[in-house]
Amino acid sequence: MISKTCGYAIRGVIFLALENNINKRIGIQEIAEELKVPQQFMGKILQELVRKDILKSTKGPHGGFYVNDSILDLSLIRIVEAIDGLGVLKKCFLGRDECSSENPCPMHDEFEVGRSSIFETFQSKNIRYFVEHIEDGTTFLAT
Amino acid sequence: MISKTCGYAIRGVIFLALENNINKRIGIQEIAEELKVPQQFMGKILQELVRKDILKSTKGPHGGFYVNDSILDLSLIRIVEAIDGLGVLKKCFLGRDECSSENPCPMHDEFEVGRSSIFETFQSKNIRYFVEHIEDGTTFLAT
DNA sequence: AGAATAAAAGACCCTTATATCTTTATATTT
DNA sequence: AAATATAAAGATATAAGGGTCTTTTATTCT
Repeated sequence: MISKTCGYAIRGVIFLALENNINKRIGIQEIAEELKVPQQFMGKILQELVRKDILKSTKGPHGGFYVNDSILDLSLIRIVEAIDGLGVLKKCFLGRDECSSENPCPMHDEFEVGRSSIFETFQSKNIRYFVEHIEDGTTFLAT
Repeated sequence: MISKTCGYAIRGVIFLALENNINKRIGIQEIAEELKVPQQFMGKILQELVRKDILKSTKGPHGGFYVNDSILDLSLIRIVEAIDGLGVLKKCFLGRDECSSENPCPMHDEFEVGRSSIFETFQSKNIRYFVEHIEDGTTFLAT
């Protein structure tokens, strides 16, 4: 389904949204330690999100990554789009190049239910939704 | 989700089941041409399925791969298990090592619907089901 | 201005997935 | 027995994903 890279990206964005404070920048070291992910690799991923205008960053002392309130309204699908591209959610399970409802593989229709449920979740759920669940203590970002 | 290799494996098994005839062996060249997949690579994959007792093969002139009628009752999940392992269907979308309903990531419950729908399809659908749909002309293995 | 700090950028490396090539073993046909 | 056809097996090649290291650039602090 989505790449590990993209999973890290989503976790990074949610983490920054949790700490959201326009005056606070969070260094890559802290982010990586909290999320238990490789620091340099996470840096690369967050840099890409900055280029895609999903995050902000500043260099120098007290620099780091940050977001503004609008991040809470961001749909998860935007992050998937930025990192993996939307194709990742549409690929044929059997590896056929052309696979669609007009020219379906044997599994196409069967898997359409699950696939579209997953797509719908990426599309309809925003960062706010996940932030609230983490603040509850019912779900977890790290480990 | 499942690997391209596993998709090829499923297509190979369905193809052989379509041509199922205890006296007929089908060479890897024909299989690869019909399915439009790389011949040598498909050979490797089918060899693995022979080792896992899902297919049969014989060498020599008029040799090739074949199946017997029991293949029709085989659940797709057995092929996924043989090639990718079942873990592939259970991996955390966000890349957490430990992710379960007791220790869920923010997306865990949301995606459970789609994930279990897909798992259920792999589990409940057998080769016969797909063979019948292809014989209908409603679904396609090649391209 | 100079030193310190932190992200940005680029080069590089390791692993896995995907794919090909070559050789060997086995079965069939003549 | 020899020739032939075919899968099996092993070595190798290529590409992508995941990850690290080093240098550069921008910012802040003294």
